[in-house]
Amino acid sequence: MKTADPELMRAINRFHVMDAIRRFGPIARVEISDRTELSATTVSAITGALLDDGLIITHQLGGIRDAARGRPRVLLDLNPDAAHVVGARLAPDHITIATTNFRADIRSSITLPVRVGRHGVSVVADLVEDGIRRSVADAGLELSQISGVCIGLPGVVERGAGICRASPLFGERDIPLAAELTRRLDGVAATLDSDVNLVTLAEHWFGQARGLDDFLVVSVEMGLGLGIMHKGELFRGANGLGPDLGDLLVKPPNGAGLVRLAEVASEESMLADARRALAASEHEQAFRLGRGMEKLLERAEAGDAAIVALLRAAGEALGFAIANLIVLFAPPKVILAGAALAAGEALVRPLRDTVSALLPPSLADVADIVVHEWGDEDWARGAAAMTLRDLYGAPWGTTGPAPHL
Amino acid sequence: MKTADPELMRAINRFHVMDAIRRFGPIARVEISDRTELSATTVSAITGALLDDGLIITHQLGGIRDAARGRPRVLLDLNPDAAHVVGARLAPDHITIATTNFRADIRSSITLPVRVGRHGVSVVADLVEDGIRRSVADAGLELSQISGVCIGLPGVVERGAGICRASPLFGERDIPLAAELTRRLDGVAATLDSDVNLVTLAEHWFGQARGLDDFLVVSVEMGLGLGIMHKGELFRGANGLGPDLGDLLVKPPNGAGLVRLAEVASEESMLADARRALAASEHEQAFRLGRGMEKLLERAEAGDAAIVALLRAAGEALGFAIANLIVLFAPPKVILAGAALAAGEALVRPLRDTVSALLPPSLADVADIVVHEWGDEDWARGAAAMTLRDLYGAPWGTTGPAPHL
DNA sequence: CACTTAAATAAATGATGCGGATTAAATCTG
DNA sequence: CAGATTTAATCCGCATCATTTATTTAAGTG
Repeated sequence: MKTADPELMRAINRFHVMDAIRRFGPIARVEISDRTELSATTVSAITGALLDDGLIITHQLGGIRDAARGRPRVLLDLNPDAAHVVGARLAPDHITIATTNFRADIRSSITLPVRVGRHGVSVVADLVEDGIRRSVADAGLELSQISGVCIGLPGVVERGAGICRASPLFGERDIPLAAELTRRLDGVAATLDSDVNLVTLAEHWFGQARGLDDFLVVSVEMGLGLGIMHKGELFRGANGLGPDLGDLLVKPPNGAGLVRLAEVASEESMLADARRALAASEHEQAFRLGRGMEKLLERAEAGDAAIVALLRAAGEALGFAIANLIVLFAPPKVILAGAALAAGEALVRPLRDTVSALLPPSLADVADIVVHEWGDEDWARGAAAMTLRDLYGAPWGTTGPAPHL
Repeated sequence: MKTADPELMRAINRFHVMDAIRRFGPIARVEISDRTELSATTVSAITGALLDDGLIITHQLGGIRDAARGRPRVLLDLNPDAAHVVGARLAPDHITIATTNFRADIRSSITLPVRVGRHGVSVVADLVEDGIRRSVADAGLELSQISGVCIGLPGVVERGAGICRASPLFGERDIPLAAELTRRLDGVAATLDSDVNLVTLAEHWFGQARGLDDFLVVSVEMGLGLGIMHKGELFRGANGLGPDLGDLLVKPPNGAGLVRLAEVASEESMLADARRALAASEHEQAFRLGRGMEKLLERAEAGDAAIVALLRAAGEALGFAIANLIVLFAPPKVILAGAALAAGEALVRPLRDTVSALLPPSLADVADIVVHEWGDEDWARGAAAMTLRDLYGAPWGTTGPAPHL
């Protein structure tokens, strides 16, 4: 915890006001005052400063003025053009980059179909750099107008240090990707985060967890990720590292031993198993990363027993892991996200069944398990949101820099 | 997050100063200034107020004045007599109650050999009330001089509400024990917490985790508990509920299915298994809760294969759970506590072996697993510490009341 | 034109922390 | 032994910030 001085006090209240404006759309000062429990004077002062700084704009007369007699409220909203940020997401078979404005509205986005794992780090950095420059240009902006860049990728990421400790995308470890990109982008601040953290923040801001301060996100992609929102803050492990759900150990349904969850329930392992199951058949070519999961679903719906069993095994393993996570965190909501969920009920139903079979009665009803499918842009938007969160100036997180406008 | 006002600012800095004094013993103002990064003036003002309030005392001239030329520092320390609190711990076969001063030094303690589970809640409340009154009297104090009481017990406890949601000690659920005791104790504020949270705080304050801001505590007692310290704060689940490690699901070594960890590795289950293994033998009587674990150890050392296997199974199940916890939290230290650890290496070695066998290489060395045996008094001291922590006035936790001196 | 609500503005208050100057209490030095 | 030096702690003045209370301006309704 930081030591308190007037500056911190101002930062905290400023953040509260910004957060209220972000969350409750166009909103009048009085309502900010009500919601934040700050005095009207303080809100007036802070909003005044924010208006001077150009971070917010007045949005005269929302329209519906029912039962209003006195002076009409003037609504405040984030100034979409106050800043622009770029979010990028590295997935196994593509890279998505989006440029957003200050409200996380996407202004331009671009998806590069690249098999990331096939290339070295420097090639990927090249691609990302070019993609960012392109996306920024597409949005009609200069790179110098970009306030920050956030890159999301699967694996274990130490955000504070900007280092990717380990990722299924790269053979290398401890890659200082943030520094590398900051250098390439003429000093525009680049940060790194685990992709699941991005989607967790995105759920909190735009998704199914709006207003929820405690929930879990389990992403089932090439790797398996876990995002933890606790008391409205993203929970990061001891060193700012996120947990890698793929390293969780589960009992495989066939009985013997223990395996890493990633070996049963990741997209990669499911497709590998599927290839094995259908070796030399006509479908082999289709089970590549990418649209492979849809192919799996097709076969499952067609009644292919091997595929159904495979998906059930994955679902049960995930269910086991999620049941244990519910025991540990008692979250009101668990959100499943990721391309692998495209496999649909064949995966999700065994998952749900396993969770409800395993949970003790006392926890049976605490967690609502929902599936949320995200488009590529949404992940990139999450990355942008992560940068915006810093820009809004949350004073308590370990997040560092203030906005440089 | 609360909105910031000068009062919060003062509370934060005051807490920092108090915490520095608590942690670094007799300490001079300059050193507080160094450690907290508060200005000397601020420290002076705050310590002045604390002196006026009688919360701290000057401890003139520590003794060793090496290489000192200028004005000697006057050392400050917590005023042991500034307040007194009572900590109590409910265990399956005894209740321990301790009265401590403001520095968590135990002034009197008492242990009642009671089979708690045999009695109803109201009987237990009677016993606790009487024990507290007795302990307070033994310490030469009046009940009115007690600033707070904290009761620790195994199970799922909702601290904020003062309700025990579920406990292996009681058949009932949702017991509003805190309110009940506050009533009985003439209004002295009683709080409730999970016993493992108490021992976690105690480790942080007095134990093996001094100075560590991230660690886990796994308590192996009648039930299984998990305490999580994250960034210097106790991590509580979504509703302020602590997790119940016993509900974690593990694969039993014999292979089939999944069982709750509590069914393999709790003291209760181990003793039950032992009884079964040695049914009708001369030792049956000894395997009762209480000193039963020592008896187990004896047999294990004597080479009793059934007992050794049983302890190994428990150790492996715990190891599995702990490996997964390390994956999730990456804590630098995991502390094992609890009476069941008296079983010694026969339990702990398989545990360690399992953890190192299961952890992925990247996490192999992050967590140091240590065993810490606690006396009854230490648990009660942890309960007292929990109350003191409130008294010191941590402004951010959901802890409520300020000290009423 | 009176009334109502929203918002800004102003002044007074009180709390805080900070920096620089000052006092306090020792040791060192000649 | 007296003054210089050093370090600790405090005092004084200053700036910041939020709060309260009033007052004013704005923009509507009836």
